[in-house]
Amino acid sequence: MGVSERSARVGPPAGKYDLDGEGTCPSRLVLEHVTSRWGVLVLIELSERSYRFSELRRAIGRVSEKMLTQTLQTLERDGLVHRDAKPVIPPRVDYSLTDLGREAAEQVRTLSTWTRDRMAEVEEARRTYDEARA
Amino acid sequence: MGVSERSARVGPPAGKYDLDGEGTCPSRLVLEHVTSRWGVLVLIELSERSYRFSELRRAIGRVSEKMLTQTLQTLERDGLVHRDAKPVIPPRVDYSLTDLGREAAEQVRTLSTWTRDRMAEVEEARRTYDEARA
DNA sequence: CAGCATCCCCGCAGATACTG
DNA sequence: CAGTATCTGCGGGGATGCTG
Repeated sequence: MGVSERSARVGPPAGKYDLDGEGTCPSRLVLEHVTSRWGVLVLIELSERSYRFSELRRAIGRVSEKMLTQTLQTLERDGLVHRDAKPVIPPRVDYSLTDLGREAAEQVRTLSTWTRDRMAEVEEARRTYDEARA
Repeated sequence: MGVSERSARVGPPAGKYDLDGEGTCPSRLVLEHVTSRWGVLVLIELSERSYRFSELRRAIGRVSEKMLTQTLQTLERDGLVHRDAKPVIPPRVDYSLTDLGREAAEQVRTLSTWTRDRMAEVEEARRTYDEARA
């Protein structure tokens, strides 16, 4: 994910899509966030129900704690994920989608579903491609 | 993009994450390809008309020749982009979308449009978020 | 439990040079 | 023109250790 947005590096240098002078159109960053490796999975999981941190971590599987944290923070900052930290001991934090997040999740889900549905064709294309140069 | 699939590692390095051999679902790679920095822009440009290599390069803007080549090769291998190399001198190569590519482009375009349309809300959310911790 | 801080590796992507 | 080949940096992200 282009999570480290504030740490000064980000997205692609765009050409004619670079409306600001910064090298990257801002919406590209959001696209980057929602389509990022863990962003996709987080959005899809949370579109079913809310999760606690570790619970979400287990649900996704093999995501490092660091990356899950970063992903959630980025999505929260973008207003896609709602973070509800209850002041109890031990700490309990629930994550859910905002309305905006639900829209994003749906988009991502559609795209994700499309790729799954077309995998057969893609793999066939790959075989043809690879074979043609062996 | 994790373009260099043939050179043994892909997008999000398959080997790196896919330790158990079943970790990364294959469709994730296609998603990665179409939503990659240059993948998105290539699909959107080509959804309007076909382009020659350098022409496409200029249209997109600050993409290095190397990255454009890699992106086009990956998308071609996935069966999304059609490459038509005419045997003339000087060389002329036309790139266009396949039917599958057109479907992908439409998906990406939708997602891309959504992010642009929601940027105001996202930026508002960011201000709120940032302010709450200053 | 839910994180933050630190270290460190390696692979993406930019720059440069060369070819058919 | 449309690529290929090679070198290099630097930052993403996994691993580990610590805190409230």
